[in-house]
Amino acid sequence: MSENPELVTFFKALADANRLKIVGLLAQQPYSVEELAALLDLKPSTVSHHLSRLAEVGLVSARAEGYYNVYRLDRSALEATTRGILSSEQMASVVEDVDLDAYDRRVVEDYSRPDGSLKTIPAQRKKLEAVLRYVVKAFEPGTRYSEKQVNEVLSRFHEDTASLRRELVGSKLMSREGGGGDYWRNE
Amino acid sequence: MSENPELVTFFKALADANRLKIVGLLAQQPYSVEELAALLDLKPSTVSHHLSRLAEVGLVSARAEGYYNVYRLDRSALEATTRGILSSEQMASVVEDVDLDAYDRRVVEDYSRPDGSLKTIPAQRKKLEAVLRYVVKAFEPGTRYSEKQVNEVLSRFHEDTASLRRELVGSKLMSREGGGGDYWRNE
DNA sequence: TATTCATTTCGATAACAATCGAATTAGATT
DNA sequence: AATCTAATTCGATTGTTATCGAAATGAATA
Repeated sequence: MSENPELVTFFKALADANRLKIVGLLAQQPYSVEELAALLDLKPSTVSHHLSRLAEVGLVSARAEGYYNVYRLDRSALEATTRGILSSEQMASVVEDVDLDAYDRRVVEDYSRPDGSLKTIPAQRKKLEAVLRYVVKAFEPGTRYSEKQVNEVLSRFHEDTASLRRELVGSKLMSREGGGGDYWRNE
Repeated sequence: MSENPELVTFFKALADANRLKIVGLLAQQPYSVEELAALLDLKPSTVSHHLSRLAEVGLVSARAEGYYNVYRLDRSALEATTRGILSSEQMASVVEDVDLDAYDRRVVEDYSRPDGSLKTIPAQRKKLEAVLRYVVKAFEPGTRYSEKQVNEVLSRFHEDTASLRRELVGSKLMSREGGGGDYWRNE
């Protein structure tokens, strides 16, 4: 429970002055639709609409009583959801359908020519790092490359292979052994 | 702090799927506007708008960093407000400008003729009680009335003074002493 | 100082939501 | 069963808000 879309609905339910007032009134005592309409100076149909939105997320519930439909606040639902907001699971579920590579792809797209080579090497850190994360994929994990082989791969992206190589190592995406030894891709 | 209108603004700030995603993303790490725009597939101007609404309620704050404006989540603001929602002060402040007599007035209005007399005595409890709360105001607190005097006052409202008298006593708005003694208004 | 780049602001548009009145439904009371 | 009464649903209207593109701003680098 407490799914992603439900969370938005929950906040939307409380994101209206009149609905907040209804919650506040029901916190004191149960009320019928007619009474709430009088207290808030709204038409019953409008109040009914508000109540159904609150009921949708379980904040209120109705009980037939004589002619009236008496609504009451469900405190436990309010507590449960407000407590859950801070939880890391909630946060994670909200973000779960966000594509975390979208930024890198956009940057690479901006800096790439149709043939896959780079127009320029980005000057700004954030964009340089995005490009580097893309470039490093050209190396097999677990394989060791000589400096000559590294340059050969990097030349597909940009003629300034020395800069690319230095930045890849500096950003910890690749490592080199000792002074003039082999290179490998990290992770 | 945590005033009534601010509470609505707070909920409105979180009552949008993309703004919730922004909060979720910033819960993991700070991001620039440009990055968020790429991740959410929105234009920077739109993201900027969302961030300003979140900043308005103190949920996020910005820090200039190189070319970028890096936003971060203010966890304490989130915690403080979500904790406060359940408090009775919050609830009370939301309702403070609601006129709690509005329902009674509307019912009395419905049942009254221009001269102040009642068209009928309401059959339904809730409305009868509203009318009784209105009628009882015709009696002075702290004064004792004979049954004859009570009937005289009540006859201004309705010819069935016996019913009105009985209901007033039954609803504890008035009391009578012993068997056939005097009446007085309670509270 | 001029330029570059991200961000913000502004104006317009389109999607959404609150509100109402009218018509319908559901449920008690007679 | 027939009649009341409150609640709900429906359609229309109005006000609000998310989104975008274009223009302005402002900070950082060259």
